[in-house]
Amino acid sequence: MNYKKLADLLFPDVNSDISYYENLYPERPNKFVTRFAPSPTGFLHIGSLYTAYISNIMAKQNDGVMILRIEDTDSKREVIDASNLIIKDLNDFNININEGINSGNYGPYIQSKRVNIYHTYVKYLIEKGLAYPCFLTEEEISDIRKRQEINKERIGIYGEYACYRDLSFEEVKQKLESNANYVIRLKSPGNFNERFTFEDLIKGKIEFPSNDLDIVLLKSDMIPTYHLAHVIDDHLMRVTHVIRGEEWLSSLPIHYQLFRIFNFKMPKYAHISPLTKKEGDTVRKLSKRKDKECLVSYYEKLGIPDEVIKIYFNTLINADYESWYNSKSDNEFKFTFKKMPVGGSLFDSDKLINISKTYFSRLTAKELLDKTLEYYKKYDIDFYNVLSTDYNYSINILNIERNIKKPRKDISSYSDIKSCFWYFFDEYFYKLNRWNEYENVDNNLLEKYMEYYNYKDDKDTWYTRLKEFASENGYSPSVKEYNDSPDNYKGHIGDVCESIRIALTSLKETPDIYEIMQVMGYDKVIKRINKFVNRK
RNA sequence: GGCUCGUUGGUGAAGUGGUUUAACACGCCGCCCUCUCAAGGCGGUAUUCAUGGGUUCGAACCCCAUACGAGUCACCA
Repeated sequence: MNYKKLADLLFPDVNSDISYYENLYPERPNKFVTRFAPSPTGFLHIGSLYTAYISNIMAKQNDGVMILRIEDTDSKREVIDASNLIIKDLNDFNININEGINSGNYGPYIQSKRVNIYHTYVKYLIEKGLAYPCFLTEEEISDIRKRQEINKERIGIYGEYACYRDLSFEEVKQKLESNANYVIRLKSPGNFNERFTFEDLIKGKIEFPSNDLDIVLLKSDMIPTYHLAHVIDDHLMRVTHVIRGEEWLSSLPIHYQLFRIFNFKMPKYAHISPLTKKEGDTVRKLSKRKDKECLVSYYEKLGIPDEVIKIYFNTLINADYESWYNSKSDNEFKFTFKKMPVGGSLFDSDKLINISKTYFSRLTAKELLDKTLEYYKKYDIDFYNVLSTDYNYSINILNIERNIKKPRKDISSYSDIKSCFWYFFDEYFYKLNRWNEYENVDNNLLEKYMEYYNYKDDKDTWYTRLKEFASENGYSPSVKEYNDSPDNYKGHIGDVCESIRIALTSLKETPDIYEIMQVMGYDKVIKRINKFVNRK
């Protein structure tokens, strides 16, 4: 068989040879080159983002290069403009790309623009007798599959099933002239009974049987499959570290074989275990279809900052990150592949919320307000208007129990700001308040309190005087005392506070009532109590 | 069914042969502080690392088997 003649028959337009590309894309000085290679099929999945984020961390940490490559070889699934959406999501998440689409000397970075490269390499393989056109139809393949299932054989095109391996030049020519559909398959030199070991950066040593499947290299539209594109692109882009999802691990024997056949240097691989979710008793990968929390935009709408998701990711990536984070150490945290989880990582929203609370509690009021305004401008313009009317008032609200050693941790998202502080604003307070839910508040007591209240008292004075006020009106100044002899009192200091709290906020649970009054100011306090006392 | 990986509490996990009567964090429970809530403090939450065998003076850690779970087996990536 004259493979050269066959190669020319199949690829008459390919004139350059592989050494042209080898020289075009020389080896790099960088020791760490990685890439994120999504296919443009819609919004970014949180799992993809997770992988991209890890690649980015490792690239930054090693002074490396991060490439963005768009894998648009599946024309059936492609979504228009999806690559722009991906870039937007990556930007929002602060993942910086050093090379891709608009920059870099190792492009093009869009696979659909690289077909001439793939064809050159496939032509080379055909010349070497390591690839061949295969005329199996879809029906024939599915018949083979059925037969293999019945006979309990391995599934796939190999051995006797690879029936077009050794067609003569004339037979191929004849098929071509009759316009038969075909794909280009690898003529796999592997033997399933031979094994090889491979070292994954995360999972360690793994043993595999060699690949003997004649996998498809070029589909019938002569567009490459992932396997071919991965090997050629990552070689020519001189990628040193392939960081990708674990779902690729099982096709590693194919990639390993392809690298050997082409005589390319193997990159290092890190296979990231998937983010999973528990549903009832079963654990499964987060799925785009079923899980709303799988979309990056879900968290944005909820008001969970990207920063928080990153911190949560960090704790999943290397479990010791959390104690570093909590210790507020100044040293930079060093991520390693070795410490990444080998099994799946369960995505725990309780934990996410907790991290979010800690994150929010560490912000200054100004930082918080600025970010909060940004959020409401987009998702609730009414509240945005209210919140931005008096900037200082809003700052003071957010400052309640914030500038202390152990700040409050009751906010886990921007949306909590509204549900925690709406009552500070008359626009909401007089519309939404729940005064009439509380029947047995002592009106008489509140009326007297309006006279008694002194805005200028500091906190200690205020509390001391409040105790006196309680005593004068038949309330115990101490809860303990009240509990010892409840019959002697109308209630205790707590009840007094509660009455004030209800009048001012219409809620039973709020932050410190003294601070609330300080922020509201004398007029607002008196006006609210007054309105409360005179409610119908 | 084949191939690969995994299995430590309610959850995420640390730990790779003796300092482990299993770290840390989340959750949960109790107590304390306290005007409520949040936070904080203190304590309780695995007599034991899927199960069974083996190696060893000694095993969560090494080996084998079993069970269960996950991933994968396309002209998708």
